[in-house]
Amino acid sequence: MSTTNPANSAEPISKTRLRLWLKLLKASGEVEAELRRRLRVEFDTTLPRFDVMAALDRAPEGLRMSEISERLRVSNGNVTGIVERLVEEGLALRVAVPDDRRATCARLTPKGRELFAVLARAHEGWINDLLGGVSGDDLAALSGQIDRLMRHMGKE
Amino acid sequence: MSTTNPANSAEPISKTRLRLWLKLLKASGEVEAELRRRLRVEFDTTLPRFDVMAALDRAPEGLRMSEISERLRVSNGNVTGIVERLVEEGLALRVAVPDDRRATCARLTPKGRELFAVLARAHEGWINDLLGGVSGDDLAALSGQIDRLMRHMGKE
DNA sequence: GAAATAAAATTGAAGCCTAAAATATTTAAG
DNA sequence: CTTAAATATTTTAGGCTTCAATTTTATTTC
Repeated sequence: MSTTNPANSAEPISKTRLRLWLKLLKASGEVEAELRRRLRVEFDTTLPRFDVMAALDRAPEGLRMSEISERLRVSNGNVTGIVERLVEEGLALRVAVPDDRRATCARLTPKGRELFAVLARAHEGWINDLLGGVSGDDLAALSGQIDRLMRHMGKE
Repeated sequence: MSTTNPANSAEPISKTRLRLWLKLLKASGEVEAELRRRLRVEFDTTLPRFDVMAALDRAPEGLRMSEISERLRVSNGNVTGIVERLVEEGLALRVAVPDDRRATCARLTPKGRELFAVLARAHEGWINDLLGGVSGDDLAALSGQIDRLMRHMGKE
């Protein structure tokens, strides 16, 4: 039965895939937009800043700029700017790397660490709200299907 | 059984929801990034331009700027710039609205319409590649779960 | 009809994002 | 040792995005 096309037997499966993709895109876009909005109005910050802080929070000794951009899958030049603004706000600082004068490490300040703890708690709560009605069974099923999708895409 | 938590019975369901969200975000981000990349290298264009062209293609008589921004759910000022660039490239043009001199309509030029036909065909093919391994059954299941998710979020 | 209000669109400021070029430093080849 | 290649990062140019302010035109109210 894996070749059936329940949505509409007259329609090519490529159209069904396209529609699924548009739906998936819309769903994740809605959640993301809501997160951005709440970060902005409740904490006057942004999702990219939050993401960088999350990465730094997991590495108490700090991360090189290129490690941040790898983990977040954004460009190097992008990270430069975001860290710059975090530093201006007193949430992060740059540390020289002893053995390699080309590199710089970014790490959270105590203030940054405190703020991130608050943000992370709020963030988890928001997600829980937004996905709130989804049961454990549905979560598992959805998760498994996304895994399969990613495997088919050759990503992990 | 809709209250079980198959991922890890010791973990609060909010963590499971958070992980699902991060996974969903990653999946849609990967697909989107790949689409952007292909639009850029194969057609020297961008996803926002594609999205605006798609909206205009469905409205042969053209759309007001604010109609575009509503349909695409982006800001008014954003649309101004994207349409501006489409006009510069000869893909769209601005038309005055007879009864309301505040408004302007944007519509595709014949060149824009031709290009969009090519882009749309390529786009559908890319999605079909990227989601290629997903069977019809899985598509339907995933689609239904996203519907439920959206309903719980109060969006449609 | 004049003044206030509302609506359509643009502009401006700020941030995010990328690819490509430039800088600085390190490592490898000879 | 000197030069060439590689690496880490920043800078630059251009586009996307939002919100808030502004401009222009319509509508409402008196």
